[in-house]
Amino acid sequence: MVTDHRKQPRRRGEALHAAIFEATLDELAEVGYAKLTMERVAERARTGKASLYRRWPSRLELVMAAVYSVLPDPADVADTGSLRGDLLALLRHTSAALDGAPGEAMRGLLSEALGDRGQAATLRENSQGAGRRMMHEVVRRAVERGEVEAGAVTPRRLDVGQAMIRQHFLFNGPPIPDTLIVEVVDEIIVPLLGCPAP
Amino acid sequence: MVTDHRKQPRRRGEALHAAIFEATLDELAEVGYAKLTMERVAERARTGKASLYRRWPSRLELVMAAVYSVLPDPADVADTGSLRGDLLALLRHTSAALDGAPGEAMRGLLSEALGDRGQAATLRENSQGAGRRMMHEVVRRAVERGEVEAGAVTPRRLDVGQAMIRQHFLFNGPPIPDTLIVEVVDEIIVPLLGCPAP
Amino acid sequence: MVTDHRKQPRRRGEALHAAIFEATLDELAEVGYAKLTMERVAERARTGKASLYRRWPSRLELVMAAVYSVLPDPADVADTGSLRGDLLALLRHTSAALDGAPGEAMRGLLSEALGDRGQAATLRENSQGAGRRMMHEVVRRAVERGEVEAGAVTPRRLDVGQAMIRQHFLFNGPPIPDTLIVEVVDEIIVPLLGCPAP
Amino acid sequence: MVTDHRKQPRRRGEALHAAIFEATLDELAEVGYAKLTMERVAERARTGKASLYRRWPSRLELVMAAVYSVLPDPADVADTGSLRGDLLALLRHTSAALDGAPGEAMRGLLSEALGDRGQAATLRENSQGAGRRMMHEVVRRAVERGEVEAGAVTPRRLDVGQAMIRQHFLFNGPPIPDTLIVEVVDEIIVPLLGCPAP
DNA sequence: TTTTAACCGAGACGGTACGTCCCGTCTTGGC
DNA sequence: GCCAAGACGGGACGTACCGTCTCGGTTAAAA
Repeated sequence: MVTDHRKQPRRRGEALHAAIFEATLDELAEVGYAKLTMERVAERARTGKASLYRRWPSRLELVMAAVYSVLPDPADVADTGSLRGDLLALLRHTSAALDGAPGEAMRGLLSEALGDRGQAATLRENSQGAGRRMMHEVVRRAVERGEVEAGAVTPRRLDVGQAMIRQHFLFNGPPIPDTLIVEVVDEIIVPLLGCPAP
Repeated sequence: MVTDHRKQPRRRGEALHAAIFEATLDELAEVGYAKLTMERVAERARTGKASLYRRWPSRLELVMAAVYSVLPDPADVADTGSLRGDLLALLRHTSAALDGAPGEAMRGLLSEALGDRGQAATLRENSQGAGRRMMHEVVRRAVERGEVEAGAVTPRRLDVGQAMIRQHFLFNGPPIPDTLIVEVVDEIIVPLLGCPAP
Repeated sequence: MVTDHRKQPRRRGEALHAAIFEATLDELAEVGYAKLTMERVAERARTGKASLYRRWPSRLELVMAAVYSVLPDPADVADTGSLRGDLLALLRHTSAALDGAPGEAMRGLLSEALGDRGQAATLRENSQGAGRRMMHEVVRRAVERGEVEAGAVTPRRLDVGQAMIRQHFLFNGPPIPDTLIVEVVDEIIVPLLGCPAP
Repeated sequence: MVTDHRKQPRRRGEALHAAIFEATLDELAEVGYAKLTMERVAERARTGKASLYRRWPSRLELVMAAVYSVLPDPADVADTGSLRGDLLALLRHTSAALDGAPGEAMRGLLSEALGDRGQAATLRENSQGAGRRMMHEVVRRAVERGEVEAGAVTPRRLDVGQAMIRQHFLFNGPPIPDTLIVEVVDEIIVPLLGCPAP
């Protein structure tokens, strides 16, 4: 319950931090990044703007921090025993991660983050990092299993799946249809890893 | 008396339209989409805000129209005589198109356009349409030439190249390194079109 | 009927003139001078702004002209046979004249007309002229009748009645209560004209 | 960073209030009520429009408040020892009050204030209130002194002087000639108070 | 336990841009 | 030619937020 204005014990540190993140993510979900304002986040978190600026110097960084705090754990990549199964699991994980605050934020942050080299790097890491590492792991296991030849693996090829998913999300919005994921795996990634790179 | 004292006859219709587009694209190049304001565009085009709003109901639509007006003509896709040559030409064309106002706009528009179903469709068409059609044509020719078997062609596979290029642009900004293009062609598209889809 | 937009024979000269005055007076009555705009008058008269500006250089002059055209004829001052009767008739005439477009206009014009010496004079003439002349005539007759001694008449004394009525109208708006008129006549004008000026 | 770089500590409350009134009165004096804009008042007071609207919901109320703050104190009415002397002093006081911001404002406010019953009442009180109270006091003293018989005093008669002065001011602008004041006293008020009301 | 300093909420502040209305001028067709 | 219609360059409106600042009150740690 958020609308109760009677005196409650004043929040500090962790509790306030969490309340602000919650308000930020709620706003993100309701109005999107473009229309998210510090004013409304503060009001929603029942705090003052100063408490936001004391912690994050800009909307961009507040949103990045809030989203980061809620990013699904890359966790151990599900090992389904087959390359195809692992790939489907992985892309579905990516798809799920995008479908919510993180996706909405990524969309909006793209144009603002570029201005700051460091922010851009953080955004990249949050958006692409886990996916890349997971893909690397999945393919490593497939090579170990003998499903894939090491010569077929290149960095670019590891990126193709995520690129297709993210691309679709950015231009079409959520949700990502599962048929897309299946097609990407069956028509693109699996065949690619089946033939040697030049 | 409040009005302007300029000498040149007042601009109307086409001439004004063009001046506004020019101002919009200049602003886009200088400050980016996020910081582009109607106020400054009007000032830069030496007109009033009303003349902007009379034509486009929002910043989003003004920018889309301005960018659309300057999109490089997909035109005839260079026919280099080989699939690989055509693909390189095509992706370099896409890369060049992104490296300027259209790219800067696409980045910023992504988060705002999604709110309006129609705007999103327009953005997709402007951003992906030409690329897809060109890719379709290039591959059609390769099939005719016998370089590629018709069974290897699927809609998803035609999208892979553009997805990789756009992806890199969005997260890393311009310019797109040519090595990326070459790798995408040699490690991904050509091999993919060399093996049948399932 | 004003709302019919179907083709009617185009108005010119007199007819257009009259239509504009009508629109002006209607606007004056509905929204008052402060909120009367050339734009709305033109629309209401189903003409273009240029046709207004071709005839009157400003809102002030349009309104003055429109009001002037409708000012009640000072006419011959009713001769009731007694000073008191004449005075009551005269002030009621003034009161009636104020209660409508002329009054509403006078109110608003006061602050704008001062800027232009000529306009101010016109406003004074339209607002006070007829009243003064009528008062002069009424008192002249009373002197002739022997009701009033010539020595009791001065320009200031002739203005008192109108000043009281106009004053009340300006600060309290219409309508002017008849008791006010009666009191002004009985407590002020008649006694004043009954004692000699110093 | 967008904010101001001024050195002096930001003004608040009283200080800002006063600065805004000063700016308002200066604008009133320079361009008049009709051309006074919130934009220029804010600029002149070196603040933002929001700080004006936070305090007064409209130009009308800002101007009324500013003028009210500077109205000469009705204070104790000068006691010159004679009715005539008191009346001259009083009307000269009124005349002086009109000849500045209060007069300029009154002129412009007349047409706008009528729309709001409350504003109209405030305007009346500010414009006529003090004058009426002072006149009441002056006449009370004259009655005490035996200069005037109580039966000669009526509310209307107490208003005549102010009405004549204000009338002249509204239609002719400042300054009010002293001969007018003298005539009003000698030809109108003094004689009136010398004969009984009916 | 009391003091005290940091932190909190609230919101005023100087400022930018918004999208709208109207200004007074100018241009275009049509009658 | 004059008319209607309305585009044009521009000024001001009243609103929403920006990022900074100031103001009391808590409230947790230091004394």
